[in-house]
Amino acid sequence: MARLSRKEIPGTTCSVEGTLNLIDGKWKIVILYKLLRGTLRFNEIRRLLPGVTQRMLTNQLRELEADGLVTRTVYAQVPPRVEYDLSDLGRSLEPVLVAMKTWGDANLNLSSPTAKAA
Amino acid sequence: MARLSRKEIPGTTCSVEGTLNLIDGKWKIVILYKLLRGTLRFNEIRRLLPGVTQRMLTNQLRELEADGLVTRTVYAQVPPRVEYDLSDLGRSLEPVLVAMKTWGDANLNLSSPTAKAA
DNA sequence: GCACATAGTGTCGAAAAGGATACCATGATG
DNA sequence: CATCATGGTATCCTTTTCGACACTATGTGC
Repeated sequence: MARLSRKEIPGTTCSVEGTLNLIDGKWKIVILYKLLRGTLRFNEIRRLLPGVTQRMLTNQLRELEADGLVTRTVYAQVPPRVEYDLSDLGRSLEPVLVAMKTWGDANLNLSSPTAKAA
Repeated sequence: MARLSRKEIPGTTCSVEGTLNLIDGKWKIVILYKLLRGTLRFNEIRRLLPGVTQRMLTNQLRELEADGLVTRTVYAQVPPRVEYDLSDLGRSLEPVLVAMKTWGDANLNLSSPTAKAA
């Protein structure tokens, strides 16, 4: 849904919608949520999201980075080492993420037993 | 993104994601947000969302209804009168909506001058 | 000198979401 | 008799999103 950095979202005149646009995307909120606990490397995130493809993960991370929500740090090593972190802006989303988590835990009955842990 | 009532969302093992699935859709959060203030008729909502087509609005409302977030009341009148309201479940989303609104107001610079009012 | 791991990129195609447009029934109003 | 308003449907088409799969560079270990 979103693709236009938050700077200028034409036609979006509502901040609720604007916020949604940034965290919308198949894997974005989950990535953000996982990053609340700290730095993660590319393949660490990948392992946390069963089913994500490399291309999708790259896309989602790139969009999050373009929107200023996560930072990407590349270490000149071989094999490569790339770390992802929440930016200050990304971290400021914590109340939103937590509100969603809380609501979901209270009102959704997800099939998986690890639902609450995720 | 979402289409499968909240009862069973296969592959969704995370409540943050599950919550997003319910409020995702071009107009859903905005509709929910508008409904926080009270009952609205079909065309009232339509006028509040410049650019929405009848088909899209119907779709979004039907999905919100199927997910148990809004109620739809039809009055046997001519011209027809159909009222939409938040269900208890829908109203329980208020903290999420408010968190998103707050974050958006603080961190997004939307072009329109009516941004904050929306 | 071959495989392995990391962190990607590129191409293609299917599926889903969204938009444009036209149409419908009904009763009131002029 | 024609028009308006309400709350929709139906059909078609375009755009966006997502997934599968193949391919890459490089240094290390066997």
